[in-house]
Amino acid sequence: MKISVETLMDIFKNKGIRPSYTRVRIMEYLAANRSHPTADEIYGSLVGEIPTLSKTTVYNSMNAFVEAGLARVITIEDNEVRYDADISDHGHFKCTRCGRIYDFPVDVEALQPNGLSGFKVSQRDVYFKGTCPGCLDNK
Amino acid sequence: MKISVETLMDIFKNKGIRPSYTRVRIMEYLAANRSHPTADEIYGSLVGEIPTLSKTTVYNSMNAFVEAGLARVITIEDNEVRYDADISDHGHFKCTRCGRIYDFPVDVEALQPNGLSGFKVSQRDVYFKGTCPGCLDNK
DNA sequence: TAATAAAAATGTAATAAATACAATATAATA
DNA sequence: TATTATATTGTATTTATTACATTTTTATTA
Repeated sequence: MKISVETLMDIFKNKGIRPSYTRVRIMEYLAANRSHPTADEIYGSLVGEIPTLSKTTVYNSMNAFVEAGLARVITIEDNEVRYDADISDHGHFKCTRCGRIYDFPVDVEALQPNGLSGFKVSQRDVYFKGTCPGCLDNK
Repeated sequence: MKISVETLMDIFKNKGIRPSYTRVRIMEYLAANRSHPTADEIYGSLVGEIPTLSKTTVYNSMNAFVEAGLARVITIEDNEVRYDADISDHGHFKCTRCGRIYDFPVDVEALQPNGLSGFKVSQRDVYFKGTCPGCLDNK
């Protein structure tokens, strides 16, 4: 999904986020690349085009996006935080062989555990792990 | 659930894990304290009774347990890895107010996403976040 | 358009979790 | 008991993330 810069500026303004050049570029990248990148990967992918980019800015921007509900954090792996611009209801599968993370549709809302009556649930994450079809083929 | 040392020794042997004193104590602690502790918390709770304990040993032991299927890793929060001796099918809820992690029953196996045909799924985690009843009361 | 104020970006330093690794200690085996 | 294999320890290292002061950019006002 390619998102236009104009739309992005409007989205940012609606959320009270200043649409600075850097932020627009980071969000653009995240919306176009659905590989669930880490902050380090975002930095590495953009620093070629934005030579003054700093890693702290990537962290700052991502925190702002997450807080505004424009992106979500994926903590499927214990040593790396990943980001996803797709905030719709879906699960994440990580292939432990190739490391790729796949989205999959899952009705998380349908999970209404009776053990949580009286709890206010505001975020739901479903993480699966295993081996993806490609890695199952070429062992 | 209090587990006897004898049972623990047998479980370890069956899994090919040497039942060293330290490992037994760590596993005992994890089985008795269902607070989903971090490696640091395990260390802090046991170093008083086992003065020679090192944090590296906690990490080593926990890795061995997880690999043997005796414990599971909880990555519900992005800055801390927690451990759970309860490997039965259940979800985890983290209260963002008090930080406590609650278990809740959820039929994770029932989640059979059709988007994952051809994938070999070996691990399923369901993480919810929000506010627990206690924190909802005293705001 | 120029001046000003507010917020963002930058870079360095600090923090903290986890791992690597060599030396020592413990457990299992002969 | 002696030997071998494995576990533990402690220090050093790595790496992700945050803190913070400075500089730059953006938005606002004159």
